Amino acid sequence: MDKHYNAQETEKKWYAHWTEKGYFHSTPDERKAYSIVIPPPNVTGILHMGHMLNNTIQDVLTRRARLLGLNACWVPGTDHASIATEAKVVQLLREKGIKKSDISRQEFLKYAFEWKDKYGGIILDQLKMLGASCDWERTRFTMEPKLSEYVIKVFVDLYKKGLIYKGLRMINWDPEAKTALSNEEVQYHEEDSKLYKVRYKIAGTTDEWVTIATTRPETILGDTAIAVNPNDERYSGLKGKSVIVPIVNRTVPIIFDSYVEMEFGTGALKVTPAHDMNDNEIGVRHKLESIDIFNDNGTMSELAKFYVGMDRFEVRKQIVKDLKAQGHIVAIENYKNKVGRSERTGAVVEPRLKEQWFLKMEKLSAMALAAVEDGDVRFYPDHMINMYRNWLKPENVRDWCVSRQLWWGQQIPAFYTKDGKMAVAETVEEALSILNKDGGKYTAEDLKQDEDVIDTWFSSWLWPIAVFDGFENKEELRYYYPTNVLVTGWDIMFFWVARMIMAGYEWAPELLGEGHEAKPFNDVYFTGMVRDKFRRKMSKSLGNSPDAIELIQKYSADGVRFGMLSSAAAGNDIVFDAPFDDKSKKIINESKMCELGRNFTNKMWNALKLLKGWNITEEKPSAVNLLAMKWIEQKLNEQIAEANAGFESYRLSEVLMGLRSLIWDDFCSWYLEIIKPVYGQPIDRSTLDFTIGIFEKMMTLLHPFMPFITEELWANLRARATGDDCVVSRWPEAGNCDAKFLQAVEKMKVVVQNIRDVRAKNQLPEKEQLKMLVKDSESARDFLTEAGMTETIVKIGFLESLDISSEEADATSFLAGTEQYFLFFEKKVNIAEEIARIKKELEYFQGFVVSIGKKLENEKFVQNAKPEVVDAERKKLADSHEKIKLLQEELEKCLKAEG
RNA sequence: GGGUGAUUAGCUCAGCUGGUUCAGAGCAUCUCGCUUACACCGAGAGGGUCGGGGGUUCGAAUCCCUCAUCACCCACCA
Repeated sequence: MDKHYNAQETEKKWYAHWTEKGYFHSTPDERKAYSIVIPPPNVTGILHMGHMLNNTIQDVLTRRARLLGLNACWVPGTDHASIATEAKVVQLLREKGIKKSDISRQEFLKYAFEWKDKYGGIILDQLKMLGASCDWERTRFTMEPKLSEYVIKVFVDLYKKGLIYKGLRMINWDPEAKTALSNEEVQYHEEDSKLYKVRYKIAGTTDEWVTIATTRPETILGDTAIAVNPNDERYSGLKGKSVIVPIVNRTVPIIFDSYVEMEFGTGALKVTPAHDMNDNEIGVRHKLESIDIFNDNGTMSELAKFYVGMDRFEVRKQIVKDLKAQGHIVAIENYKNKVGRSERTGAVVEPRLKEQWFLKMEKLSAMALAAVEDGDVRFYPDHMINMYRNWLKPENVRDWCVSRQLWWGQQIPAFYTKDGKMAVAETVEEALSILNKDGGKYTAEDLKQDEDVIDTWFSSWLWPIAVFDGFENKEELRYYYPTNVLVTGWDIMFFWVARMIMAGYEWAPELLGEGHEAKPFNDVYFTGMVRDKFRRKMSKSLGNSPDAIELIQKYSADGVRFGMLSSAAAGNDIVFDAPFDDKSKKIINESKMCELGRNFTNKMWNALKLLKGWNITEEKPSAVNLLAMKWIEQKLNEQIAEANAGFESYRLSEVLMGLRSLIWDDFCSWYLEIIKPVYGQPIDRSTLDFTIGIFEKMMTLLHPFMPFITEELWANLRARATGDDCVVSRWPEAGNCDAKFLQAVEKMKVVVQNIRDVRAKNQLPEKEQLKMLVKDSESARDFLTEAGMTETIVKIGFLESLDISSEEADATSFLAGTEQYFLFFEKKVNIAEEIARIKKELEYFQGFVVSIGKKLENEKFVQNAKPEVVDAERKKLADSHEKIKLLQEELEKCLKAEG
């Protein structure tokens, strides 16, 4: 066997094996289902740290479910991500010299699908490298024909229910992608800008002015009023007057609205109803005209009359010059304000009035809120409910703008006639039958379908139903739905989590009938964000995620999984520790997190190597081995119970660290050292077999976290029949453990550690055999009569002998519990140092005795505390007195020796 | 303005229902060791009055209040 574990080859080998065996494929059967649907990554995506964390967690849960004997089904897939993908395809076409505007919708979609077929699967292949045990036969895509069909079906259904409507509303416009965005797709960040104070002449005067403050002087062209607060005495004289808008020379009224804050700026506000959410509301209240001064691409429109065709940011510069020239600029101040940008393109979002399709959210969001409030759907960590509640409060819910002015997506199933009639229907035929209901004679040629597509999230919210083809296959849906858990980042709680809950409650009851759960999942596990060294969230837009594949190649998938999980408590952000180059994504320095995982695989590999190297004898196991076996089995049991409890509450990192400690510390450092035969000697068969059994169980326990190394070791532990693989092994049952026995072993460790410490301090070779005595006492006899105990200490402490002695010995001593031990060797140690050490220890125990004494003298403590706590304190006190006595004796001896 | 979370060893973080398996892990540091599983290692050591201040309690890192600092979310921002 190689000295180092070869992860690269091994991981490839086992993934192929698992796939070939079909272990990840699930079909409904008599077992209980355990299902998870993947949060579908964008087809444009490549694997980043967030995906790795999120999918590793899903894999851990899925693999454990499989080991528990459940019918585990993890459904993978990708999201068509309209804006992101369309932007990418447009860019690629541009590089080929093709403009989107020059080709037809069909041609564009052809290019887009070609692109998707070529690159859309990359991220899924990367998930395989990570070890994801998805049922790849079930891979879905949100824009595949079936899923698109469901989207249309649902759209029409909601329209018929009166929840979808078309309306002229203020929406967020992305001038780069030339599409509407939902509120959630706009991200606000503070940016440096300027606050311009501009004076407008009062109509009918020669030199009377009103000064307003604005950050967007270019929108002056669309002003249709000036507003002041009705309580503002400075402006009370302006009632009924008008002002003249500079540049355009339009006369607009001065209106009074309490929305205006007197303290801000000059207390006077220019009103541009077409280009500001709040101005629009004021405009509605005061019946103001709204003038759309922008084109779709962010240049000035004909209606602006001036600067037509110029870009809005150019206009901003130019208009300030012109205003200055005409004497309208009163002041320009530096100012920080929040600017909304498109999540996908980064373009500054322009609020505009546009005709769009909307979904009424009142009823849906109320259902979604109740589901979580009532504990029907549980959140981990549970405080996430606060964020959720805040979002879904009725006063915070706005209708969802579901139309997008793009081609990549499901086209809105609305059909228009030339004479202005409209029908919403799943097919042209259906549309015609609606339109011709009253004797009309429209034919397919008369109809024109709405140009817009439906928001991507409108397909993702059906995901948990759609991937099981729930709209037509009730059996699958009944078996797998609701899914057990959703694992996702909290950043898409509103985009996606809330909406899936809405969709679940809206359609699952219709599809499954009463008596079946409506919720799409029982639990939601929110992962934290993965942050870089500077605490920035790792994201596509920042481009600050290291190359995931490079990480896997460097540390192995198991190593990376370990690294991610070991520091990821539910909901907590994790800081990725390896610095890497922002541009190349190459890792500059080591990731300690992942290194720890890689080292762990190597440790286990070598443990196996040790077992493999032993010769076997048919002799009976020694007392030492019997004790060790009894102990490791109980430690294993203890850990199984803890792992089970940890999984129950999604404390995955704790489970993993517990297993690591069991394997590395208990199994390798203690157990194997105890049973290890002296060089050249064989091991007895029953101990070896037992050890292999324990190793096997540990591999099953660790398998969900580190699937590859565990499978490899599993295969090498003993000869296997086909199909006897770790991935489909059985999760072990937790047996009993004897607390008193475990404590005795802990004491044994303390004794051994003391022996080692004495050796280290006296520069004694580790294996030089020493004589040791223990002072006779009831507890010493009790401790050492445990079968095999004395022999074990002798063996791993490298002692010549260990005997109970009724007499004080003149030798180096230490305490373990209340027993005093004496080690015999030629002393080189400095007596003064020894005295200092003893004094320090004495001081500690004396202080300890005082504090416990106080506690026990306190009647309230004795009365109120649980009896076992009080007993424990008494025991502590007695032990401490005993220790003090022993230490004092030792001290005296030293002092005497010193002379 | 409303809300959430964090603050524990030099660093990154665990610590669930208050009480010796409660002051922990890993890394880093120091000392010793290339001992025939493993230097991707082993043995040992040092290091924290658990952000400050109050309170509840017999008992608080853990519960309550308050202050401070940091992060984030929502709303507002002319």
